[in-house]
Amino acid sequence: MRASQLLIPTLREVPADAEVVSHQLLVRAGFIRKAAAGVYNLLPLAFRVVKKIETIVREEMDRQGGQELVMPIIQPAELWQESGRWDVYGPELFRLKDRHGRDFCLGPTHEEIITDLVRNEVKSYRQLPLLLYQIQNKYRDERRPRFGLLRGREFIMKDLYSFDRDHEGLEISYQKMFTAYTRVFERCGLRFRPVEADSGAIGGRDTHEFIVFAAAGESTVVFCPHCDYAANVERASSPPGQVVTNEEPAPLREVATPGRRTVAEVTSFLGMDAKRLIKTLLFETEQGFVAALVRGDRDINEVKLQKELAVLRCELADLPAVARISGAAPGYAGPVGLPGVKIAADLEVMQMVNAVTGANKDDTHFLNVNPGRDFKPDLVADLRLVRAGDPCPVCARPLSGTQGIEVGQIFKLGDKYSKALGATFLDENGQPRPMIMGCYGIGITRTMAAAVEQNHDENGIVWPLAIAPFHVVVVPVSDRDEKQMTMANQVYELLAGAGVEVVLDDRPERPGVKFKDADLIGYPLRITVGNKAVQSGEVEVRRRATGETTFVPVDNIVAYVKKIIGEV
RNA sequence: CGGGAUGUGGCGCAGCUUGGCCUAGCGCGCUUGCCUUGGGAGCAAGAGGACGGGGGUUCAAAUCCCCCCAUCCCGACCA
Repeated sequence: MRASQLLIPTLREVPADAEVVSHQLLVRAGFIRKAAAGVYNLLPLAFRVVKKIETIVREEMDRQGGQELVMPIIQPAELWQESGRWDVYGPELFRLKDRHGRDFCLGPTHEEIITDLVRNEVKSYRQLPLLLYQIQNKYRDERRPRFGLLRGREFIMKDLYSFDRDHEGLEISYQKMFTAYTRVFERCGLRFRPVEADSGAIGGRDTHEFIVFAAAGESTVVFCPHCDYAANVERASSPPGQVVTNEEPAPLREVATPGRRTVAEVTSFLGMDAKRLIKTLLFETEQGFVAALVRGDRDINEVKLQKELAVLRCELADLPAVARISGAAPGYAGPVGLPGVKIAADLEVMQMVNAVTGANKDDTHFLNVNPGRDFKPDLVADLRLVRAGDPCPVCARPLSGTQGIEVGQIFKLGDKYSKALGATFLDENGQPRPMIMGCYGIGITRTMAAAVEQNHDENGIVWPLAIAPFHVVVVPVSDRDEKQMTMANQVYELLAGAGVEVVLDDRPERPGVKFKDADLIGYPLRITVGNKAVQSGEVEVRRRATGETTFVPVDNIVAYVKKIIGEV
């Protein structure tokens, strides 16, 4: 390919509306252009990267026995109503009507469609297990699309669904996908880690996320440097620490805390540690208000709380509601004598002795509050958000924390959808049984962005070899120098003829421009043909990642390049 | 959804406070020519926008007012 004929619109300046590095660089380097918020054109370079990632994904899915198909993007509402998600999915579902007024949606995921397909076509245990997948656009009307390709409203995703006879079969399918995903991201050249995760809206039980490490990531994970444990903080369990006090419970009493509302204000006013305070947070659920209690220095994990309460909705109550329920200004709510609300306490809270809480009275707190004596929780559970430094739930050593980008997730769905949609098969005894399902997604475009997020420097993108749009760019220093152009052409033809993905930068630009663009675009190898090369017969090969340069005779260039890109 | 900000040629911006020297300016990019060629050169001549959209105020609006749209950021309450 000749650069003079390629659509690679590089920009010298950072686009004003791009915040994160991957977004900025992908726009600047001519890979993507925005069509609307969260909706992008993938230009030729980006499409090449996408195809490479897709190829890796296809190979690994197929290796595990996956069969590729294509399902509709436009999906009828009836299936979603049948699964119950038409109402549950919420505003993220792009909804539309046809000319007859019938409801449809743009598929954010395909459990309904595939379950419908399989229930109609698969009837016998002999046809199971089945692994079906597709790679196509997905649509989610995100409340806030941002970060370029990292959180778009239209994006490319691979989704695979497994159908098994039983949970043992599902376990095998799940492990296959775990292996496949690990191989996919390894082959993409990314630094990542599978972590235990929460199953969120899709439902189901066991699930892992594949997290690419990157500072801009929206996911916070903790992992143990000593054992294999790794989890999304939303999921990570947090065993209570050991009781450190042998204090005797003292009598409950009130203390005036005028104007002190926050944990910091109250504890500093009383001259004590936040660990002695019980923080009371009111949540509103479809089953009424709930007071959630954690130690003053902890945070509530709303995902855990929602799960433990077994509610669909769980939001922090607004301030007027807090005032109404506690009968005091916000900041003075406490579990003691709090009428009419359910109380959910974190495990750690139950170990506290002579704690401080709000007294449900303006400017007043209680001292010497003792859980069990002064109030009785309706629910005691692990409710707190894990932090780096907390003990590993497996080996008890301190956990490390990091940010990352979720590029894949695998779920065990069980019979959630097969039951809702009646996807059953006949077993050996002729008995109908629900298929046991799993679903497994990889964000293709997000993986591309994550790769940039993880692999760049101040000059531009540094593509991992496996997913680079091209392997090599050949840069003649002067397009007016006939000898250089001849030699550059020769090198280009040699490489192209040998199947190397190579671009000849034949644009009539000054060398600086071509070098800058080469760095920005992130070609793994740059071959420079200047006067030195013409005279010595050796061209300069420079590695984008390291800046390391080698002089290679033209006769050897194909072998040399092929060795680097690993195709020999 | 709430809050904030922005919207001026392909990109980045200035002009708006104190309407009229703006039938709009600068840098980059683009076109043509000359010149230059190892890290985004230089000179010259050009093309390209009626200022997000609509409505108002005014003798006069990119500048003031109203509505709408779009984009970006922050937040969604840790009491």
